[in-house]
Amino acid sequence: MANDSKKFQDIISHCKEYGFIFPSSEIYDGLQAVYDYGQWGSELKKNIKDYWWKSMTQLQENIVGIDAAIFMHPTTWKASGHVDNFNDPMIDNKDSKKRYRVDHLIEAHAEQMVANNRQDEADGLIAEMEKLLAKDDFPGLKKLIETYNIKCGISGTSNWTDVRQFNLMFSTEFGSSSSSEEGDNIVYLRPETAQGIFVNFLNVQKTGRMKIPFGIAQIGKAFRNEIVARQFIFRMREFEQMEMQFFIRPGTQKEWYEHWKQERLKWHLSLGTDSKNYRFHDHIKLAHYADAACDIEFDFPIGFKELEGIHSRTDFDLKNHQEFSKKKMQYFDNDIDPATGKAYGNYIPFVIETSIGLDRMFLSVISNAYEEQDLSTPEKQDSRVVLKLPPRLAPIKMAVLPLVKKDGLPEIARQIIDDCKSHFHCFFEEKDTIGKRYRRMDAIGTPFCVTVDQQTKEDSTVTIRHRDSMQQERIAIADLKRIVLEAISGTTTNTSNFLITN
RNA sequence: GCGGAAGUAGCUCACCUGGUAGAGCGACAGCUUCCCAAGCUGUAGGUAGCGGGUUCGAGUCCCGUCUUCCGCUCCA
Repeated sequence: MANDSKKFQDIISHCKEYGFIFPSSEIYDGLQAVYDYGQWGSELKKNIKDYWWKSMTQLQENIVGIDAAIFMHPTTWKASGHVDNFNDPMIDNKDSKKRYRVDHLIEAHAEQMVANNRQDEADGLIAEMEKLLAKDDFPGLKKLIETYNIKCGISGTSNWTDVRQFNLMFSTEFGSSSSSEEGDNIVYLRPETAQGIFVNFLNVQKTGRMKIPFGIAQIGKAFRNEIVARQFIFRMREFEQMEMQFFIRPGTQKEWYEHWKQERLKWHLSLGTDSKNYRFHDHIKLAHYADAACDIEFDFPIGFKELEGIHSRTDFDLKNHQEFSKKKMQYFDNDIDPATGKAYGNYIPFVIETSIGLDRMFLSVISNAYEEQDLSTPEKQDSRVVLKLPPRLAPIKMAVLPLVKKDGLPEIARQIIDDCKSHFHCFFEEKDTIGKRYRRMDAIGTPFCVTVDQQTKEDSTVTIRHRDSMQQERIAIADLKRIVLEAISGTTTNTSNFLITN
């Protein structure tokens, strides 16, 4: 499937044509890397969310959910490291078109000088650079690059653009009146939801009487200014994360990291997707907060890409919040340590994070479900586009179709819907030939089409058509609800009811 | 950010070397139809991305701008 760009384009078109995903503000030519979910897309997205939420909270004895605000105190992002790490000044070489982080460029030059026995000069350069970086003096940095005649490794020229700051965090003004102190009332739109969990760690632990190990789950929007963002909903400026931070005893991070790696993979597989579409990718170069990290990658039409991250975040976040807030972020553990015979006592918990992009999950689900089928026979050319969505995720579970729109058939169909609609999403359609209606339902992934015909009036049976096989069977109306409910609750696929006991 | 290509009805596209916009599918209304799209009739829908220029006249030529796609780059 790798790099099947035609298929990717087809999926994007299909998403738009059938009301799953529209470019944002399309009537104004759109807004780059921002998308809206339409009538069926929002249903599918919500079903994914519900499935995750249920798996991570209801089915886990020691995980609870929260819903933290998008706005957070600005110091949050200093403590988390995002202010420093998301603000790298960059510079482009106009000839090679190569972009460099300014600090990397200068450091590389300094290393070169050291190699040429000019240690003192190199030290001076670095010192000067750090002074300028601390002041955010971009013209000064450019001048420094020119003064030292630093050249691009590829073009060999020093034809540089201005130094520019790439703000990966969105900021906005807080409060209705502008402050006299510049920057005083700037708040960021959170670039990850995790910090909302960390700052509430003690609130939840105390009010929920949570004992370590325990987890806090959250679904919410996050915002990042991407430099290049042209990959449909794979990389968006406004996106939604489903994260869970699992708080554990220091020293146990390795086993819990392994545990959540396996648990999360199981969750993906529980939706019936072939395991060959998934693989783990271990991070060699670790982020500033992690002592182990991997991604679950999915084989998207654009190739294997990151779908979910599992990170062992150590005590980095809680420790920093403790330092910046001057509030204790510790847990008192009464359990007896078998090694010492004494209670574990006070400590800052370590954290294992599972973080999945909801929009990426949506893309993985829909690209896995999308299928163009050639149904031609020697007599007749025929084809269909079908979304083989897991029934539990499908926007509509059951369409009820009167074979003809007369003789009381529509009325019977309405009755069936009235009986079922409080249990799952139903859809009524009497227009066009039955075949067209089936195909329209295939295109949005409806797993069941129920057809009311003349026989229904005689014996209260209907035909039920299975989306994937297109096979039909005749069943009693009285059995309908149960059959559909069984299919969408997926008794055979629910493998994630794993209770954590230790 | 750079290079290339493209923007005409909801979708796919046509209009050749400038002369006041067209098809198929789709949608809607009706008819027909007892089970898998391309039966019948009718209706709606486009100031040709936007702005400017050349011209008697521009979708068609020129410039600008925006957007999208492909490649590179970047990021993770």
